[in-house]
Amino acid sequence: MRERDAANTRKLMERQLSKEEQEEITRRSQAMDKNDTSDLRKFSRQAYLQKRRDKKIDEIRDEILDHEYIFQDVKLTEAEEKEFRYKKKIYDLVKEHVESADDVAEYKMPEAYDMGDSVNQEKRFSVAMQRYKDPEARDKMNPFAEQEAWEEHQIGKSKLQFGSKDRKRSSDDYQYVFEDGIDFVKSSVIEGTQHEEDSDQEDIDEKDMLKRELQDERKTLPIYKFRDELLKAVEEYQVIVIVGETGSGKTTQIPQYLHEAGYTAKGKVACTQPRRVAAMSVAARVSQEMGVKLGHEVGYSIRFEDCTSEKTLIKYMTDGMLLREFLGEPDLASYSVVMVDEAHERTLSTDILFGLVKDISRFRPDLKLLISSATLDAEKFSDYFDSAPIFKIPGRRYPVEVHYTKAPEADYIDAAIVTVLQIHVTQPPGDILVFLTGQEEIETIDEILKHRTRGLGTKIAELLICPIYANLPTELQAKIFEPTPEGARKVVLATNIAETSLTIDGIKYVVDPGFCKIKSYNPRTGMESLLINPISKASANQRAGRSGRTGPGKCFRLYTSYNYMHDLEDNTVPEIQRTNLANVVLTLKSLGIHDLVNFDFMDPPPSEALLKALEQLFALSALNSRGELTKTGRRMAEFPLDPMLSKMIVASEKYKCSDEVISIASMLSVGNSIFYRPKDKQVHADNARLNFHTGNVGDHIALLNVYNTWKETDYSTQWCYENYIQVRSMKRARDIRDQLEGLLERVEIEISSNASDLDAIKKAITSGFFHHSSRLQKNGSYRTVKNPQTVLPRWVIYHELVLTTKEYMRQVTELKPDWLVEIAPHYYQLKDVDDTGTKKLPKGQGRAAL
DNA sequence: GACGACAAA
Repeated sequence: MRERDAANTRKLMERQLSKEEQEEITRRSQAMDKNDTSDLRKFSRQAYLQKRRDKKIDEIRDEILDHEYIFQDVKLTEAEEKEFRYKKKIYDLVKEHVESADDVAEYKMPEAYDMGDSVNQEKRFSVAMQRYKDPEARDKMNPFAEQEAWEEHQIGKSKLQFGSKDRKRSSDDYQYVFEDGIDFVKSSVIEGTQHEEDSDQEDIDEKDMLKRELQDERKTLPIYKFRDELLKAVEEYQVIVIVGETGSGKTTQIPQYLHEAGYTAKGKVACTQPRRVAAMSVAARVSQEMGVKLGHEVGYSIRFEDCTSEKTLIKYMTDGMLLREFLGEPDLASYSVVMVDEAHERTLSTDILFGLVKDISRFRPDLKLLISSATLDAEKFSDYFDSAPIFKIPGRRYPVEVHYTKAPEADYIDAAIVTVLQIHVTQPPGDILVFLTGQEEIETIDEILKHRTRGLGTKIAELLICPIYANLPTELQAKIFEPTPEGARKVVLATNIAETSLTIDGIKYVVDPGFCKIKSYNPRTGMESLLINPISKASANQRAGRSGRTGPGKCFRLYTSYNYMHDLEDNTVPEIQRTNLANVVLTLKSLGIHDLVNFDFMDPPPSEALLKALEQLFALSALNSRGELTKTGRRMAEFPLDPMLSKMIVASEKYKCSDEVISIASMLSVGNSIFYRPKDKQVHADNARLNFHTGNVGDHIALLNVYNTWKETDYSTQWCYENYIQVRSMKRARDIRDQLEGLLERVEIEISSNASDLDAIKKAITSGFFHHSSRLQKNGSYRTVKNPQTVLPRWVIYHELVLTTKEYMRQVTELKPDWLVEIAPHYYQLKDVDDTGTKKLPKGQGRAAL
């Protein structure tokens, strides 16, 4: 019965889709007639968004069916029942909406979600937003119900609780615990700023009340007092640097002030964020404050989701998205104000944006620029923007006591453990946040802490240990947001993810060993490295601040104050100086910026890196010998991928296997988080993984196999679980793949499948990655963890080269050496690949053989 | 024996 329903729904949706597609095809041909590529781009985006919506609906339906199937004989708790009913209701609403939409012949975008009364933007996004805002709802929205069995187990492991719940804390008996306590000296207090009382608010349903309250709340923000002064400054100067500490309200308020002052009459106000979640949640908040629907006057734009319309006046977006918009609108004509928020983070995209907006501000005197940063080095921003005035806004933060160790600690892992236990038995209630460098370290400390607290039994209060890092399955991540039970204490073991990307309430103590992993790039060898480095002062202060969010906090630094003063750099080296610039160069070239060496970077990257990037792009024939963009280069720039991946896709046209190649490109660009290996089931996980390698096909084809098999199972979550594959990563790969598929049309590459000819696929890969070839050496060999081949191939091509604990090639596939000469004759000659001789590899390539 | 921190298009 239900299955038939589902089948009907699907048919319904398919019919609708094909209708839309027809619509779209006629529109596209009209656009073609006009030879208007921007229209073409718009239509392909619209079609893509439409398709994505249908896919999402399918996903919800599948979840419901899965749920019914799996739990048919299981008695559910009330909460689980409720969650299920909730999910079903959403589906019914959406279905009803889609069916009614089906009657409408017209193509409506981008307000497609907002027809009829049954479903509206607000509702739709309130659900999406809940995920990010409300920890309870986050659990309700659990889209991975099937995995719970496994995760239950993992959660049990990660949250084993020791100690006694009702043991009262006292500081008398901490001698029991340590023979090796650490001496800290309180050396400074980071001052808090006046904090006004937040009155607890009753839940009032009436819209007007809510709106009035929100308006009142706006007035309590520190920035409110500076409103008129700020607006005056904006009127007077073209560029302003704003220093606003956390909690000042700058991100939500400034765009609204500008709107109220009439700037939106002349064009949109853009506000860029380094992270997707931030762009979404801030936009949601502002639309609420203004009492408008999200996506109308206030909207956001991030990859895979464009929640804006013609009405949109205030647009929050990721910085990478604004960079992409530059490609279509090089003078940002539709904007009157651009606010670059969180500029102190100095992401790759913000650094490029700096150069671009500075440039256009010269010939667009009407364009206002606001550069907002949370740190003290505003002078630097000001200097860069021709001595722009600096506007300071106080924040709202509680004081944080900073403690340093008296003497340097030899082993920071051990020191961190001792400090956590010391805090646990001597300090008043409040959760602890420990900053560590990576997954492995977190797991180690997790185990040691459990071991040591277990021995203490009921002598101490309960200690909940919660690990968090980006690759941790989503459901386990959610656990850190659960409120700590009465009488217990939570200790969060986190990577740098907790420094900026997520905030955990209730943290009162921060333990900072002073290290993190930093990626850097050596342009000479083309090798990336990911090594543990000391953090910067800015980073240390950011970490300390994490303890003062909800009340006065304490930060324990596991180094001396002398170390802090003399050994730490002021700021972390900006990303642009430690990364492969091929993508940056391609973007700038396609914006028509030719003189890259003299491009006005705030912190110029090493010229060696620029040259290497130019060289690479030339080798990929994206640039000609005069350094101008070629047709291939222009096509490559359309793809949001690194140039070698883009080239691989462009080359797939020739080998008639674009279908397979975009799957591989998507899988490669989600990174290394596809397979997981639970510690207790490593052998099973490895075996499951070997299945995709049958026939010694190489890592690239194995990734393709993974994707295709998942697709054949109708994108089943259950299947992922059985094969030790992370659903989250697969869904991301699917999103990327859909996007790439849309872009293929834009650059006029036909989608063609050639699954039986693996050599054709490998040749396409080689066209992008011939740079990354490597030959087995007589002395020992290259090696790779990822590739489980038993017979070592003499020639391989790899995706990337990384130095961690050793040098690694990642994602390796065997290759016939004569392909190199065939595909990249400008780069390889016959003598280079002559297997019988002892000729060396071309310059630079020798390093690849490890 | 020993695997990758974070983010984005």
